[in-house]
Amino acid sequence: MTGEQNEKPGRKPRVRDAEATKARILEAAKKEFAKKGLGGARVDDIAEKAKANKRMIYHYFESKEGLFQTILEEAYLDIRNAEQKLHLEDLDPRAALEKLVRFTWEYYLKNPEFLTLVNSENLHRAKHLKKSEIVKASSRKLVNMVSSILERGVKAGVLRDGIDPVQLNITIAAVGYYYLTNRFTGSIIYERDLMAKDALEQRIQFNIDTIMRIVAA
Amino acid sequence: MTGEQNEKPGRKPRVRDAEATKARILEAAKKEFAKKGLGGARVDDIAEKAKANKRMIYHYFESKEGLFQTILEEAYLDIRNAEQKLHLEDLDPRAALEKLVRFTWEYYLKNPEFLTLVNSENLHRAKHLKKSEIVKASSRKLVNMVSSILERGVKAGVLRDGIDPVQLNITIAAVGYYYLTNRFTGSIIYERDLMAKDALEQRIQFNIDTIMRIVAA
DNA sequence: CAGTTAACGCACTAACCAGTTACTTCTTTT
DNA sequence: AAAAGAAGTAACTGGTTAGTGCGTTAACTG
Repeated sequence: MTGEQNEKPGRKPRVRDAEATKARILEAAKKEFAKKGLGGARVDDIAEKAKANKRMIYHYFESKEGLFQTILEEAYLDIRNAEQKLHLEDLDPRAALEKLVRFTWEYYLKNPEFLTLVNSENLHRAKHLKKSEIVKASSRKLVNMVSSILERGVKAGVLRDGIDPVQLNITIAAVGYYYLTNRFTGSIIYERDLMAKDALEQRIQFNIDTIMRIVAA
Repeated sequence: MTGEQNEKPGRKPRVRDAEATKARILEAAKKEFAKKGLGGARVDDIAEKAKANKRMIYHYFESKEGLFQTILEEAYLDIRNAEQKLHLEDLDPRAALEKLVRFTWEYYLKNPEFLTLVNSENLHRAKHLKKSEIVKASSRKLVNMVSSILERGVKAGVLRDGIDPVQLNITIAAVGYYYLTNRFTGSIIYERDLMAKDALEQRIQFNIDTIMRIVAA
């Protein structure tokens, strides 16, 4: 009566764990949406891979689209958060930009789901992302960061003036994103394995060089 | 046999016209696949919009995937063919590259289906494109063209040496492709209408500038 | 013009799929 | 210890979807 049901105090052998189940669903759904897209993913498959009952998905996320929206928002917040952790404001302007180019490339490389999720969201004309104010806010921070790097660089005379930070941001993403999201068709079109170790190294060098040439004073 | 069956020579009032039906199916399917992706497109919808019977799709293209493969191949051949018609070999190296950057941008802008079809194909790990030898051959021509432009430019002293034509090609595509395929999420993230007339003009200028800086001697 | 071929269409099916109903089991609260 | 509520499950539903069987009709051939 006083607690002798549980012989090992301090341990919680909970069979039921809402947070853990939720996390398993999110993880499984991210992989599934990334692999098949929003339309191609199957709720039953997600439930199975999450080792959760399908009913739980509807319990926690209301609908398939609700689940997708949650995952998409988390994905954006994750990359924006990782960018903030680079502390680019502490580096000199040129080094800061190089670090951002390298980070963006490596993030896409390590998190290819991000690319597919964004593609899927654009196929749906960004209807889910539209609703997210927090993603907008965290993106604004990134643009401001690049903006201030450019300003510092111009003042120090190491970067040229008149560059639109949004265009630069888009281009930094573009040169990595395109290469990686189209790695399958690209490997056929260009008749070389774009994902081979030396091909990847060659590409990141080319991208850093490209961005540096854009901003050079 | 003498031609008197048809009172109006040069006109074919055929009720049954295999070629026309096939063409209508292809056109409708391209739009549908572009809008919904391979997984999201519905064969019934394609048939309806093509004003053809669903049975005809299976008669001409065997399966939904067979239809997709035909459309994808046609799409690639169309852009590769249009590129050849630019006759870049007749222009001086710098003008040739600028023309290619501008063409690529405008092609994507006028044929947004191309972007979505390629995205969809990459979601399926290029399994359909793999089978197409003719697409490989026509892509090779493009790389060779850029390669020879670079060579001419180096000889003339107007372009720098040591640029990998494949990396350049990829980058020319990337700076336009990324901007346009992600126009929906991009317009939210960057809090501006990326498809506004002046935004588009600003972007193509930025892209030309970017490519010119990459190749500058 | 009879016979053959190819274009076309109706109506069906077997599988699939997002979402739900109705229920059981576990945990916490009082 | 009993009530309350949350976590979890299985089986089902109504609608959808890729793909087909089979019959019909138009166009071409000899």
